[in-house]
Amino acid sequence: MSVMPQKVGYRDIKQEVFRRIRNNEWPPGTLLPGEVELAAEFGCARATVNRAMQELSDDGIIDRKRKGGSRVNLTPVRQVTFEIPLVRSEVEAKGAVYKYELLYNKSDIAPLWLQNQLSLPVHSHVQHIKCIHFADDKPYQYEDRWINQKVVPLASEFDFLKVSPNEWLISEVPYTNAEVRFSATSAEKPVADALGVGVGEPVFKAERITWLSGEPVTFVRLYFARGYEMIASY
Amino acid sequence: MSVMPQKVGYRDIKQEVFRRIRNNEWPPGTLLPGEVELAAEFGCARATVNRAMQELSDDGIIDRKRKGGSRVNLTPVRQVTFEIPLVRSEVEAKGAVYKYELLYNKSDIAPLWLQNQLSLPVHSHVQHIKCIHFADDKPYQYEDRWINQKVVPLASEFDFLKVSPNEWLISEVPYTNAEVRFSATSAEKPVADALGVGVGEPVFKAERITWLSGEPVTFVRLYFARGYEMIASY
DNA sequence: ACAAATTTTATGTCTAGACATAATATCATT
DNA sequence: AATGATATTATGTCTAGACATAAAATTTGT
Repeated sequence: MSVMPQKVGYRDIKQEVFRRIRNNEWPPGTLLPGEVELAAEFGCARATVNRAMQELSDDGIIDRKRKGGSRVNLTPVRQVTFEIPLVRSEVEAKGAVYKYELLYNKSDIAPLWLQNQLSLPVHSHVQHIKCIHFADDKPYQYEDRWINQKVVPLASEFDFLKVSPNEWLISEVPYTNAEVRFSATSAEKPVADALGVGVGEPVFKAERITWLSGEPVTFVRLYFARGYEMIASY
Repeated sequence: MSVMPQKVGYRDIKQEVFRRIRNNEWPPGTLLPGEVELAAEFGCARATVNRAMQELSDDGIIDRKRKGGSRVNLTPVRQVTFEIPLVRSEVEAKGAVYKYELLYNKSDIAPLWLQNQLSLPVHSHVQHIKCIHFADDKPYQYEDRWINQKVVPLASEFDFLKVSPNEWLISEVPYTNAEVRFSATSAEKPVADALGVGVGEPVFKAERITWLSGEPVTFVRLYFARGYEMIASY
């Protein structure tokens, strides 16, 4: 038997159970002892064990079923989480000075491809904005965005000279849902010019569609400068 | 006052609090009522409110501090989570037939750059493996991997002709930590040949370093075929 | 042997109350 | 005014016990 700390918290239990799993004392597929049993072993209440196991389940380490008990996941679900910061914060976090420049700002009727992307009705009004974000006066990100005026009518009036649509939208329509697609693409002329790279050079691209309770809010294409890396740990 | 369900669960509270935040009843920065107060309003125990608020905090919606109370996050921390599937699963999920081919497999001394990447001692032995993953006989992903033989000595003996290092490592060394870096790069000759694209074409690249309780396990560079997109929702 | 009804069981969730802890606010001292 | 000690407070965590619920295991009916 192992020596237990004076007071066993859910973190201790979580850690110890995880340790046994990692050390193959409880290999993948193993049916773990029930909560009551573990509570007895660790000398604590079942609720404490419950919290530990719940978190292990959230982390994708174990799989729990009512009555079925908890078992070690056969294929641990590894997942990365990326934070999606404001461009400004991202730039400033690197210790660089952030600057923003508006390139284009016009109200328009949604082109066909955008209609499809956002499931918009025909003749929908959208605000089309192009701008560029700098880090220490070097181009950092080129942004090509469409905003659905039906959901955000103020977009047509707002002056995007000082504040980027990125930041304005977050203050205007927070707590949205979104889908992001990351890919590598070769720089077309406008993108290449804006980012100061050669036409055809590889560029890291992100496309994002944003909804507010089912209604499409905005579609944006982001092109990152040469050497950009998206980093995450898990 | 609103009509409450007969039994108020933590989900109800979480949902209701979130609703008020989204509807700007509690705009960003607002100091929320304390747990005791909310418990009184919802007619439940403080622990129930606690669980709801804890989850809102985990979700990055609110910010909690002891004694300071809970307040609505000024800039909601949006985060995407990507699942990291096995290449095989990824390919098969697209309804394609998976195939794997080993290109190179040699034991070697870690080159300097790898020493640095993995913080390895000099003259470390590593297994260097190159292989390619197909979807419906079309190149899908080119893999260039180094495995630390100190942590995974069996790597030098294992026959990677049938089973990819990807799958073998997961069964051999599960529950690792990792850092991933995604970027766009232009295809060098070997990559271009393997993926069947032109030299210099943009390629989506992922680099991953994996540790097992502090010890570096493997470094891998993954190059994806033209048109690859990494998709996530949040 | 098969299907339907019943029991059993492990997890899911809630409660009321308690003590812990970090951070702020307040008060006393130099 | 700056410093240090002390009280206050909101969240963090735990407990013991309870009832809920999904799903497996068993019994019953045909």
